[in-house]
Amino acid sequence: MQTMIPSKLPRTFYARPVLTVARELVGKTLVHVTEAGVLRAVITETEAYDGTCDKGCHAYPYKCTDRTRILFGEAGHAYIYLIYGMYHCFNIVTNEEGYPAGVLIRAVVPIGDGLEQMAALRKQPTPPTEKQLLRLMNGPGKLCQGMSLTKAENGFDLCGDRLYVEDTQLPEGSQILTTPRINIDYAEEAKAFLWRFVLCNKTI
DNA sequence: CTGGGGATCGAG
DNA sequence: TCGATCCCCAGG
Repeated sequence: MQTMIPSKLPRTFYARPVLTVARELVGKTLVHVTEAGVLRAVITETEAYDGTCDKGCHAYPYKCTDRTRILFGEAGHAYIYLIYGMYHCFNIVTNEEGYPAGVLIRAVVPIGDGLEQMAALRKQPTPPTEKQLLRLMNGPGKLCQGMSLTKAENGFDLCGDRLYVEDTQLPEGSQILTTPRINIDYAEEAKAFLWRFVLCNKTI
């Protein structure tokens, strides 16, 4: 059997409805090529945000500001913003231009040669144990620390060579759990939307 | 549980 | 211009 090399997700993947993209991103592999090495991690948790109908979204209702402008742009670009003065959140723009929506990547599990660097970025001991690996980037702020994502990467094209997602397969026997989103108490009726997707299997 | 920390954006 | 609010995390 031939060795499969995962391909980079094309723009057509991102240029679809945000719920479809959010669900299908679970199990794919986020890659950040940095000066110090290639950082790689499997996406285990996502949330959809839709500025046309969702009070949880920065761009609701079609609200275009300096910050949210990127959400109105071409699909497949990174939307990264600072939160609580100290952490960043990483999103991927979806849908067609002019339609403000994106997927928040909430959690990943690190893999590959960049493990030590990702642990160091998180100021965790190296090498990490199996259990520490699962906790290393299990939140949006921690994910940005470990994957070295800051406002410097805001607007990056995920169809470029620096930051992209590989089309990897879900692990055998895994399922995707659908739940309400986290920490959006202000979002009124949108709080109940089942727009969070979590990878579930025996080990995660 | 709480404090830290700074950008953001709408109100005034 | 000001200040309430924010898709969070580490430490106690």
